[in-house]
Amino acid sequence: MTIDRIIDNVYPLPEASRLALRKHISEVSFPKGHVLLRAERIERNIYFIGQGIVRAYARTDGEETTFWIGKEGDTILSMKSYVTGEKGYEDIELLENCVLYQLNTENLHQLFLEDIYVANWGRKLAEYELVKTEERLIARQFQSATERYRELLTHRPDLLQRVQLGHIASYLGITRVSLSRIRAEIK
Amino acid sequence: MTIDRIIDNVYPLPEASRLALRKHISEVSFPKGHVLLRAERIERNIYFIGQGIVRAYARTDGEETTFWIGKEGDTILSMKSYVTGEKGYEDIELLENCVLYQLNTENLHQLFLEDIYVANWGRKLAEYELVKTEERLIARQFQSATERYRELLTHRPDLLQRVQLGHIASYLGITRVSLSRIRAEIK
DNA sequence: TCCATTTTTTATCATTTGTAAAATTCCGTC
DNA sequence: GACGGAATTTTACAAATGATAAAAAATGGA
Repeated sequence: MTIDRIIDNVYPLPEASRLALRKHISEVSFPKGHVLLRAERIERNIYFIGQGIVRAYARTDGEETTFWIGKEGDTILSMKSYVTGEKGYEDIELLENCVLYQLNTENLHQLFLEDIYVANWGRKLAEYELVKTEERLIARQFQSATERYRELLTHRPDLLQRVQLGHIASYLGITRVSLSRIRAEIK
Repeated sequence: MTIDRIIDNVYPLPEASRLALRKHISEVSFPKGHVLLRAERIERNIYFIGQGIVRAYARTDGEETTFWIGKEGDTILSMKSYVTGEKGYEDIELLENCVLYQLNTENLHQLFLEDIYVANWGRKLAEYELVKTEERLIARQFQSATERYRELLTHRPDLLQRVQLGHIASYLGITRVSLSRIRAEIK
């Protein structure tokens, strides 16, 4: 997916604003397995996924918990780093070779103060992430593990092709074993 | 909490912008038990809580699930209505007599387009809500019910004084009975 | 204060999910 | 195509949570 399309999907910008934003964006590529962000570091960039698929996970006592999976068109940002400037909780690992668009947050924040269109673009970016995050929180509260898996199966079937089940299970908030059980029952 | 303080906590505004925003805000009061928002309606206002405590809950097959509890200084908004203009999933019920500050979203969106400071204020509003929501999603994924209750006990002890346990249990994602069990064990 | 109602607790049993370990399948490399 | 390591599935058992019902306690109004 092109960077212009990704930008436009958030909030269409007039030409001048789009160019101002693009001036700070560069294309970067990393191989499968690369760890893009580390929880212990304050992250100074956000990324848009042009091609590939990635996961965000947090570590607690040796355990890895995947809590987000993103693909083409999605935005990679350590919410906490981005919003508060503090360390975030997540590592980000690339699950495929990826083409990313990198945007320095310091430059972005400067643009927020100078360009009202970019400021509103930043607002929509946060708002859409917010709705998506809230949807997942609610799904977690309302649906059983089986229902959540069924939902994934219908709404994001490509994930099952592209992401190993261990990560999917973690993302659904259950163990690999539970997921296997669910899959066995459904068949 | 005063409306000026609430506004400032999101993002400090220059005098002119603050006045422009305040022009669209009015104080309203409702009694305990009042249902402020209904899931089936598209909500055209957001509210800031000056005094009181409220809960957001969704209904599924007769069951009510409380998924948010807010108090003085918090913002009441149906994320989905606010962001996408579609119906949200939540009812909002006042758990105490409340003083609220009401802000019409249509006026607010107009200001977003006219005033860069307000646009950035709106950005920060969404960003802070995003971080809070993400924190809850992650807590849900990492912590057991007992740990989540312990956390509530240390970080938001006032909720236990002001909100009945049935709602707290629902908020924690467990049944009333489970919460009772946890409380009995901890003592 | 007393009564009716709501909320919380307790107890029991059923179900779901987790843990651990073994068996199987998958996949890349030689 | 065979080998080795990783991922997945299966199995058995344990722990956590849910459902239901009933008792106890707290609440609120007349």
